[in-house]
Amino acid sequence: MSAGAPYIARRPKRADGARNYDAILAAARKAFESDGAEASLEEIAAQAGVAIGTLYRHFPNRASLVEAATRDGLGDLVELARRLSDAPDPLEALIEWMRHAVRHFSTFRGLVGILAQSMYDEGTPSHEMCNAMHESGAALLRAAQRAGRVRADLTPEEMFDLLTGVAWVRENAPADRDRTDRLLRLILEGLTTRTPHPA
Amino acid sequence: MSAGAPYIARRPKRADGARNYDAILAAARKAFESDGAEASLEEIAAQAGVAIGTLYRHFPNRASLVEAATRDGLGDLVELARRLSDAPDPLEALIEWMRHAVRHFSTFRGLVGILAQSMYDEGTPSHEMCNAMHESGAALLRAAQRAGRVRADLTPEEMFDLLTGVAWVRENAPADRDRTDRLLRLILEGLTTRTPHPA
DNA sequence: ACCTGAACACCGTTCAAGT
DNA sequence: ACCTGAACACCGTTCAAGT
Repeated sequence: MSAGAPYIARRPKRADGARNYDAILAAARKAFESDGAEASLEEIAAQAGVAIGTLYRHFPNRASLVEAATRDGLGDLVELARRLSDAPDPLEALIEWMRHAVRHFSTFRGLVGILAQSMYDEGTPSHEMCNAMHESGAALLRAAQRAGRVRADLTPEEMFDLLTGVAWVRENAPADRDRTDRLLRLILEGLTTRTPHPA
Repeated sequence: MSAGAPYIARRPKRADGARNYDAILAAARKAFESDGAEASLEEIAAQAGVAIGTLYRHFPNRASLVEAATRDGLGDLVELARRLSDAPDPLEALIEWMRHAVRHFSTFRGLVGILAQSMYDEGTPSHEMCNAMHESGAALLRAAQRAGRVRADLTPEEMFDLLTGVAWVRENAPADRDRTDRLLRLILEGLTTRTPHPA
């Protein structure tokens, strides 16, 4: 289905190349934040002070640029899950992670759609990182379920459907993003068990 | 903020105009369904057998075309709410309506984003219809709450946030849309009260 | 290896000319 | 009143020429 391995951008070794690479990434993050994932590539190049061809040399397609711009955030989620894995309260740990996940997924308009696709499509640059993130979240879910704090029949896929849904609402409600917390809480109250009981 | 009243397309009286209007709408619905709300307008015009100028004459902007293509579906939701308003079980009525709402919101990719904006922004062609739809759904929610079947602190806005979130997931999961039903059920179990009690 | 920017392609949008 | 399609603008993408 997908034509070969997806292109993953790599920071060049040569000084001028590395400098441009960084400048493009910084400009891209800014542009994505204000204009969404469909931000003008020409504007990004101009903002970074390079010609459009240089942008394409480092990032041959939009997906590779988005991937590079959000790679660290995804990695942070994996790292956060690792730190939370030995927390005393597995439900609190899961909720804490979910909050961070929703926040990262809605870093800018259009990101959550890209991530949702990446989670299941191998032909996408961020597929590997998404898999790792998915697995790290699933582990926290399983721990909370083992402790009898979350309904046992909730699958990781369903959890991510809920998380991406909330993230999308957040993406599209920049006015008062606080209500997203309330939304997550509403959903969680339905997912958690009333009285703790082992599986 | 918004520049005057938003343009609402109206079906022309003259025979050739009316015929083209209908042809464009039919082509647009098809194109939206397969390519999403960003479908090529030139392709739609070609498919309808008219020149691009004719499309623009009837629908001066994309928003007016989307509005016209989805107007009936929104109206159906209002009508459905009216019919369900005297159902014996107000919770079942609400759930039935929610299912239809999610399905309409995810008629094609990109629609739910447009609707979410229209719900709160007056400068949008479908604002009026969205308001009516919003109010009709809110009435069903209030009835279920009066009967003590839904938690009393859930606002209509929160309900629509949840509905649009689920609709977005459905939009982006064309592979197995059935899981959306499960998603809605998961959320509902959290929103409904365990034992009925009057407000 | 990397950079530049002109050239090409595509598509949205407008408008003068026509019926 | 309505239709046509050429013309313009904008932007994504490629590539030959340069360092």
